[in-house]
Amino acid sequence: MSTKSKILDAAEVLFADKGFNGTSLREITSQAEVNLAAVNYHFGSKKELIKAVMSRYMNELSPRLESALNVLCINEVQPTLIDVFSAFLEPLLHLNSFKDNGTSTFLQLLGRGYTDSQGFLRWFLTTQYPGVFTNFTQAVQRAYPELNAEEMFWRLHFTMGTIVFTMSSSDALIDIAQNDFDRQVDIAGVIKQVIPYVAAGVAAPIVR
Amino acid sequence: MSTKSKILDAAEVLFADKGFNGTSLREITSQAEVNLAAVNYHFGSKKELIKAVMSRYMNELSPRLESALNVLCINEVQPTLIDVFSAFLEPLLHLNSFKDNGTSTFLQLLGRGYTDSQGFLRWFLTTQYPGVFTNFTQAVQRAYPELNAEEMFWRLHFTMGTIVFTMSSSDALIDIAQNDFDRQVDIAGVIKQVIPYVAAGVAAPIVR
DNA sequence: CCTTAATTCAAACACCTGTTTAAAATAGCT
DNA sequence: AGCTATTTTAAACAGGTGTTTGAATTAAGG
Repeated sequence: MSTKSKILDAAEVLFADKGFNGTSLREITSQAEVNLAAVNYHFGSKKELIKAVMSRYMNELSPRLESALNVLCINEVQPTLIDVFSAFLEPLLHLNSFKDNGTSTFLQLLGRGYTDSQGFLRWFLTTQYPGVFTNFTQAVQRAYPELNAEEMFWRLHFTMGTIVFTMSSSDALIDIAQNDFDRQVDIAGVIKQVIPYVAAGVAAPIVR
Repeated sequence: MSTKSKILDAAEVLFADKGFNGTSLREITSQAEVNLAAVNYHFGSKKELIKAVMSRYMNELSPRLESALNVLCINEVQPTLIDVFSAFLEPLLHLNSFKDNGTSTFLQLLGRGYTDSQGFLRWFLTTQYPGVFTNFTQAVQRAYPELNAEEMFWRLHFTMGTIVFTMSSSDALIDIAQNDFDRQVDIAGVIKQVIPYVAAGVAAPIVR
């Protein structure tokens, strides 16, 4: 296994767990069992390492996501919001076969990226993977045409918040749920719970 | 104005803006125009300072919030979810008269606290201010009795995520919205938009 | 006014941060 | 084999971190 991969593997779980600011290069390199200088040699800087970690997931996710949303728009002239959000399920869960706990890790990273480092990751994602966003808003537009651009803007950000935030603390929440309700829960179960919630939220009656 | 207050005032806006990990004591003390050692003299440690910043807001918010939810449960035998979430509006907006941009700052701090520092703030809030949580779940229970404990658990955390996450990046989002839609938006406007969203989310049909 | 307590201050503490360097080791290629 | 380019390594770098210290200053009370 290459040094580059070892670093990425160690970095992604530490970043997901403790945030980008909260994780030092020394933690990463000792976890990965490589030399400290290897990060700067292979990636140039910590910031570039963060981008590389996110890119590895986005490159796996974004084509599947775009195509799932495309299929939806072709097959259904007016998909329901449940359809739209359900289209995320397969691509997201596929990350689990790409990597152990991949779905959970990726969503945690996404959550970190939105709050850590003053939103530079939001900039990175929207500029590097604009297709995902336009496809998504198009699908929602089709499902709920009465929503104007501004209302959609807010509701999509509320949705983003729900997903990302829940998932960024999903490990802790799953622990609590398993103790309190004595029931096996996994990330797929949580996603299936959240779909009706966000679908109903986006579909809420318009207040003007 | 006391040194203690000057520190708290400077700390809260820096914490809200850059996170707890992302803000150094030297930034705080130079912004507050006090000596570096004053933080450890007056608060003991950085961690205690964080608690003090949060406590100042929680002590202002929590009695108003508890009473608003109590009033709701007394007056209405079965409040709507809109009623329940609307009960948050006045107490939250009151923070604006307690402090400039108080509402926004507090919600940003809440968002930081949930993701920074591995959830120690969640522990702090749930153990120090349990009344808010029990009152809230009681009100939701009344409004939507069909929801069982586990479903409620998840939907309340989704709601928490929506609110906290949106608000923690509300400044950036408000900026975008003002540019894109050429419309004046403030924190109260965002809260009014988010209420129907979360109410509909919690009220979503149950999937079993 | 003098003494005692509370506060402020500059300086240093020990440690951690991301990054760079130059030598050593390894790999690939003819 | 020998030469070259790539990679790994230990060490140092310059600067930032939270915290502590002990002397200087200010405030309070008799």
